[in-house]
Amino acid sequence: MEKTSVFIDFEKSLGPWVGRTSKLVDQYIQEGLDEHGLDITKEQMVVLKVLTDQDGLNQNELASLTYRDKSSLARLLAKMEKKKYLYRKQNEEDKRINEVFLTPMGREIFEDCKVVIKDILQTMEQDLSASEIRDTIRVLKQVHKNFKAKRPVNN
Amino acid sequence: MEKTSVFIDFEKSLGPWVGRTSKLVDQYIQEGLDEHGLDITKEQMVVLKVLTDQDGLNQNELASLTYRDKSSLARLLAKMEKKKYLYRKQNEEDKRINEVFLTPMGREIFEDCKVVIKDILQTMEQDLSASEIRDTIRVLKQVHKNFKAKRPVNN
DNA sequence: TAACTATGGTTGCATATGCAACTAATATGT
DNA sequence: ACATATTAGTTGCATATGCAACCATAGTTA
Repeated sequence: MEKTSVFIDFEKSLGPWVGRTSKLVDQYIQEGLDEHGLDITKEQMVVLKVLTDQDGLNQNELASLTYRDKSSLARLLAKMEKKKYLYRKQNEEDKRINEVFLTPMGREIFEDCKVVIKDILQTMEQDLSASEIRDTIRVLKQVHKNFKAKRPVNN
Repeated sequence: MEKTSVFIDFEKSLGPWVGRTSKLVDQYIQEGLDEHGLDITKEQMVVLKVLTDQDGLNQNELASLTYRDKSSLARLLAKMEKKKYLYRKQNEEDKRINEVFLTPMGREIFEDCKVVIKDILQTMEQDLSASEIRDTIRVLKQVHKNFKAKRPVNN
């Protein structure tokens, strides 16, 4: 009875490369935000982004749209509310629900963030053709589909 | 004097898609590890992976290879050392340096992890051709190059 | 040799995260 | 209507993370 070692060529797999790239992007984004004196984290910025597209979402919707647990989202919101980037308003008909809205200050800082992000996204896509970018995004979307097909994740 | 809103089409940018995909992969990996009763996190697993390739690295090297701050790595190692997956050995010539080695138990659990990971990587790459995967990895490598070209990050 | 400097690692602090258990409010079923 | 189930959100707990300040050791220079 002998154990056979499982072989995986990580360097030719999508998973590791996607993970590494994501970490790298996150690092540069945070660095950019800090350098521009923006008192915000990359995670908080994503919440502002989603709210910019659709104000008044509830916490579960926001959690789902930002790919995080509802408890994690709740704590993000608490910090952002303290910084006056947004506020929570209890729904009248269903008192369980909090609807989340941007403040003018939230909109303003997100505009500032966009300048930083635009620069980073452009840096990132240097020397890549429009079709390479399109194809890569198409592959990543397929990955999403593959996972969702197998089993939907909790949040 | 009017402010012009910066336009970014996030849905057609690499950054957001890489980030989302990475989060999704991480979630499924952790779920897989838990379901197989493996007492390990995805982050700890990556450390085991790097040590499997090259045992005896020091903490700074490990931090760099796993894309994290040396302080974060130090705390990961502390937890893994407590679980007897690895041990730190002070270098004789230069007492500042800790060399990190896998234990037999560390090697063993990593073998178990590989079964889980292989399955997830395969799920992830379903309905994608070898060339699509190759091309995508090539694009991601180019992204790394673009960032490094602009400015080397701290760690 | 003594005084700086650089390097490897650790610690304090603040943030972010998921899971499980919980509360409050609403919906459902008998 | 009353008991049960479901849903939205919060909280405790454990993990992971980066930055800055720190310590100990080693290297460099005067």
